[in-house]
Amino acid sequence: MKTQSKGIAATRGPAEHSVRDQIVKAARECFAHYGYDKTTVSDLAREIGFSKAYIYRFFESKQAIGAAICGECVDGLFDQAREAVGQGGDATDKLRRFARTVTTATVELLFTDRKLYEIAVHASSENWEVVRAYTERLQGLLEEILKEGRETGEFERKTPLDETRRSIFYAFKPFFDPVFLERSLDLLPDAQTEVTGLVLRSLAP
Amino acid sequence: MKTQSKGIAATRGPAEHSVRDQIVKAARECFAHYGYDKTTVSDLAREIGFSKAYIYRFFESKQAIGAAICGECVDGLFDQAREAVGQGGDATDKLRRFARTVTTATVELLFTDRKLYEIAVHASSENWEVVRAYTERLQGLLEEILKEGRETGEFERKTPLDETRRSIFYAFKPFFDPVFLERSLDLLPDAQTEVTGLVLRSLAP
DNA sequence: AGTGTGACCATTAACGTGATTGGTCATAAT
DNA sequence: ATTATGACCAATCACGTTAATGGTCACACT
Repeated sequence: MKTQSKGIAATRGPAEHSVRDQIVKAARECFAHYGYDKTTVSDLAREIGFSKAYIYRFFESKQAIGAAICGECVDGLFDQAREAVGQGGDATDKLRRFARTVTTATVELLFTDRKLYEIAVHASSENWEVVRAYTERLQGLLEEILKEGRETGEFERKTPLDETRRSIFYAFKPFFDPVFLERSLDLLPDAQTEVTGLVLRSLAP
Repeated sequence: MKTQSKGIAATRGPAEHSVRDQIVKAARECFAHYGYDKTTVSDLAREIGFSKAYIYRFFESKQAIGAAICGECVDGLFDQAREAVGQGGDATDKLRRFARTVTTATVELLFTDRKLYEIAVHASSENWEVVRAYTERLQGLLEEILKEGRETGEFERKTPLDETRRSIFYAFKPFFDPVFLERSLDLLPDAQTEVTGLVLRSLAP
């Protein structure tokens, strides 16, 4: 099952339009090949055979196009996380899978699609909406795991759920956030495992 | 009590020498005023009235001078941390003080001496020896707190001490590491407090 | 209405070049 | 031996200039 993160991105003009799809497709290819910065809007226009001005009928800005592509990436990451969690057993297992999958999927993106990863870094360091939405969805998934663990008695119930969710997410930041992750690579996978252990200990009833 | 972090930094020539002190003093002032990058070695030479070549009798490189200054900064941070911990009551209190002090002291450096903070960022992102030593000393302090907590029965004793120390340090990274901290500013101080809470929960016996 | 563009503008990036920079060394005075 | 330097080099930086870029708009065609 694929996530369709309704892009509240800065688009304009008709939402369903073959030209919009062409733009996105061209952007996906060009960004992945040449990188976000080195790809110009004129490049995209040439690629799809329309004028640059026409592209701006569909996207408010180049960043909006970047956000669309970045959205696809984080959708992929989120889907992997959700799937891994779905295959987990108890809440403890799910939490382990959650943490491990988000990190490994992000690292894999870094190594297989460096150029796309750069967009994610861009987006994260400039706080693009698409990243905010991604982290919110991740936290939603985390909260589900926590709720389940609380119901089954695996996790403690005293700490407010919100606080637990946030603090765990903060603790995982060095392994989830693309900007931080690049700097944490040399610590992987041990550091991630050990922090997961710490988090699970903190959840003990 | 001040820390004298024996600089294994890339110095050369006599360790005790008035000229070395003059260089460091000039560097401290110039770096703080104009920044590390904009300060040239010739500037320092002019400042102390000697030739540039002479400076290289005492320091292997400009970076070594930067490391010396950076070392002073992190010594200051460490001293604050140690002092705060010393004033703490039980291990729980000490851990809270430890986390809070390191962060607030680093943030204060960021705001009061932006230019010096830049050196710290430089040093951290390029993994200078001086930063490695700093984090090791911080972890040493943390380990002492953990040991005390384990002895008094405040903290659990099952998890290997090394792992506990490391995982806690990882969790605090976004609030300790100057590179990360800049990106975590908008989360302060709540995130820090909540992560500390998580860490303490993980330490519950 | 919807589709499509060339001409245009302010801002930014790329470029070449000449000056600086970090760093060394042979040498000199003490 | 210690103190001290000017001359020197390769690599990098600052710089003005030029070209390209993101973005808009009036307009044309269907």
